[in-house]
Amino acid sequence: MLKITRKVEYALIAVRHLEETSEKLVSVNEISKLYGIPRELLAKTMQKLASANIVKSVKGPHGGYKTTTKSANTTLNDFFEILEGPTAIMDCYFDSGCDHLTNCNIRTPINKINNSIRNLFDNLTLSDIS
Amino acid sequence: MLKITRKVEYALIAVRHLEETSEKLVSVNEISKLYGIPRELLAKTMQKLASANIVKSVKGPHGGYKTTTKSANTTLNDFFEILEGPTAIMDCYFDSGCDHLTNCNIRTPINKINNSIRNLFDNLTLSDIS
DNA sequence: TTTATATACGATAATATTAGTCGTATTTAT
DNA sequence: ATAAATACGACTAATATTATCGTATATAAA
Repeated sequence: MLKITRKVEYALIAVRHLEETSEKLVSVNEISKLYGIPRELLAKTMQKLASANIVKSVKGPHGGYKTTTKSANTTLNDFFEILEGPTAIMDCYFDSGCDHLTNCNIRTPINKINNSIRNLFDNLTLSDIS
Repeated sequence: MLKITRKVEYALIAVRHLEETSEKLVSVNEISKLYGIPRELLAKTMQKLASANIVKSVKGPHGGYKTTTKSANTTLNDFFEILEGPTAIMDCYFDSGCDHLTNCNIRTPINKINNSIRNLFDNLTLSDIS
């Protein structure tokens, strides 16, 4: 429980690699081989980051990805939510229905835990954890 | 991702219920019916909490569980770890091997994120989130 | 203008994790 | 004795995650 997914793991690896290689374009192929990451999965992940302008994509031969001005300043919460949707320790935090029969006696605890985590991730950027 | 499990959810519900009913013994049967929780699963969960003295168990007819002096002061981290094992956003935080081929370039970020979360949960008790 | 290389994206299959069930033993109040 | 409760391990089912596949599109370079 409370695990991050491979998608997020791979995205972190890739963004950090791009930060190290600065302005050079690096292809998914290159990164996947270097770190032993499934290519297609990394590709999709990068596409999501690109559509959120966390990285910049260039198509065609010698294309690939590079960092943008946003990259380092992205908060962990944004980074996670781009890849995995809303940060929530339970689905009911965002979804409508509550499963519990008579009443839910953990709404307050769940909200407090969730707010703490969101607050934590809202105040940490990618550069903070480097 | 970053979800808590049903076990933890059910445990929270149960402990909060016990806190509300104070010193009275409440059976698993009662709680599972009241909140619509699978009985056997809740039973196992309570057994773990009991063996960690978060709650006290009493066998036999009219038996059940009640809170202990530790209950409210338990940190979220202890509570989670009793039920789910070490708090870690990635298995490699505790396990030995690293999957990545040449090198792992996210060890520092993973450690920083993980330490932040553990620090958060170490400083929140069950009573804090009530 | 053809070819090779790269991103873009949706569908599907494989795997792992979580959730739930079942059976049996043990304790204890009545 | 009996019934009600916890204790605990093995097993099955459901769900979520991870990985793969196929196809389209863009573009640099021969």
